[in-house]
Amino acid sequence: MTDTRLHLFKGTFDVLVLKTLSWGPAHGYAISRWIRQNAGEDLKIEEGALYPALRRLESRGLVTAQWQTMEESGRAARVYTLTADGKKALNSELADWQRYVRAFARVLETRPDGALA
Amino acid sequence: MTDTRLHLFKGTFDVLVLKTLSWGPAHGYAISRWIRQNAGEDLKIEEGALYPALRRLESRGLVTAQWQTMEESGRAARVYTLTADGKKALNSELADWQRYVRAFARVLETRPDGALA
DNA sequence: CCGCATACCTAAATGTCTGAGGCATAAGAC
DNA sequence: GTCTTATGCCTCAGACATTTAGGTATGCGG
Repeated sequence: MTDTRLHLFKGTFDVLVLKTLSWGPAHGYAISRWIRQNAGEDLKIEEGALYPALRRLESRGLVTAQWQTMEESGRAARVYTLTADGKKALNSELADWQRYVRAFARVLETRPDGALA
Repeated sequence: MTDTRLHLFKGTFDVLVLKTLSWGPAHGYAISRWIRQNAGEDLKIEEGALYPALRRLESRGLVTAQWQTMEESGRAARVYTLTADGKKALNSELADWQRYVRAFARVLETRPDGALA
């Protein structure tokens, strides 16, 4: 079984993390598990991308983090929560993503009338 | 009037160029003009990204380039043509892009049943 | 002869991701 | 009792596309 999962296009990952956190606070491992479950065979989610991304979002003030002891597992985990700014950023980045996809589709689908050169 | 055009997500540009060349040979300036016309207000296409991209595609054997004198303008221009490999690459990168967008949509739309963490 | 569109190009800085590693704890199998 | 698996965190070098900010030169209209 070869791994055919796609690499992330750079710059697209943060919105996925923000969206995940919009369902409620979560720690890193849970976030990656959730994205993995839904993106499944198609996206390659590396932890080497996740943790820096969380730091990035934290330093931008879009999420806050605090260490907690998980009730079920009794393990320590760093739980991230979306801030008000984070929600705004999520909305705007979501809109940007859709705009991007639509613009892309337009270029991919529009046929030129005559020659290009 | 502020420029609200979106930066390119890294790795997504080549397929746009390949697609443009699938309509027929073109030189760099014509390619950027074509993409700009269709992406319009939404994508920011910089020449600093275009020419390196063309070099990249050329070195991957996906396009070939030759200097020509344009009939209309009488100006010299480097005209790029899609190769057979380029067509294959276009198809596969197109499929990848669509797969990526769908996977993304899945993550963005799927609601979790319970708590994440 | 000035400005604008055409047409090409370069290079440093930027920033995200890949790939590969590491540490530690809990639960369950054997 | 110890081995494996899943959980949970992390770091860092290297790769690499893009941004930003320049540059050259020609043809044409006024």
